[in-house]
Amino acid sequence: MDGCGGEKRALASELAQVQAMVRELEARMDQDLPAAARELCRELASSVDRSIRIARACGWDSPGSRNGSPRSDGAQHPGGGGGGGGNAQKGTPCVRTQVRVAAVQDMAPLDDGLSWRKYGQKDILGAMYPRAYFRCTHRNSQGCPATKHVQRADGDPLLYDVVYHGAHACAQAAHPAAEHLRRQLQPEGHADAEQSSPLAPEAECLQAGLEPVAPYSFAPAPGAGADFVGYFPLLSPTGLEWQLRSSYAAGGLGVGMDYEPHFEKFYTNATDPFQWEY
DNA sequence: ATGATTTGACCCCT
DNA sequence: AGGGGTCAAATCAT
Repeated sequence: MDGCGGEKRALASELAQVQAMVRELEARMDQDLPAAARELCRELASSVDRSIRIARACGWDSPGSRNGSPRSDGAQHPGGGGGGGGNAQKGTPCVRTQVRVAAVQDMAPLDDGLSWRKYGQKDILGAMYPRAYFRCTHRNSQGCPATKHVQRADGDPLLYDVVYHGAHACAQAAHPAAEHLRRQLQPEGHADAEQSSPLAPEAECLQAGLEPVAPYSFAPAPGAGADFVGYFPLLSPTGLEWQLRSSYAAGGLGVGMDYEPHFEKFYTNATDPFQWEY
């Protein structure tokens, strides 16, 4: 491809290190060693950071380089595909996020804290797993246009592609997750126009993904204190909030997020619930 | 009884 | 014509 042989080796090395650290992290969580796990998370963050820099040094993250996507066959960009009855999709912004979640029983893998109602599922050509379609529960009652598509990644059942369309216009819009998402959907400098035009044009689709890499952080749980245990809202760089319920205790959580290369993105570092060092 | 999920059919776009 | 997204009736769960 290019003359980045050295970088490739360095990247491979870093990623191998990340993989080893993730395994170690799982072990520490199994052993209920939160302090050790946290320390490992910091190391993970550094390693992921180095990986990103290496990748960028080779220009692998340029928005134009769409090839080489490990899974781009599975979920494609809305607006590009068919979208028959889904004319509502037209002109709606989207944020695409891949969420890696270890198999945690009794926990919806992509519980983002908002309530969704599944309205369809479809086998996607070339994809190993079907794509599920969700719309906001309050679509009928409050006319909320928000939808999301969730698809399990080929070859890695723990990795999900999540594509959000539209911002919540329902009561949930006040929810932090919806709030953050909506902000991401706002074209820069047009925040004021939001009231008259809540939905950004499709051209802004990748907006969130093109913003500078930002670290994850854990937000204080709503009503912090009382129900904090087992509730870990994770604020992603895209502003999406994932509630990781009961996951630490279960020891089965592998939190990770990544983006397709053309989203110019990041990995996360994961689990310091209080502060993120970058 | 009510709300959520499943699933086949339909529509629209490429 | 094929593929993706949505609709809506049937079914399931609470």
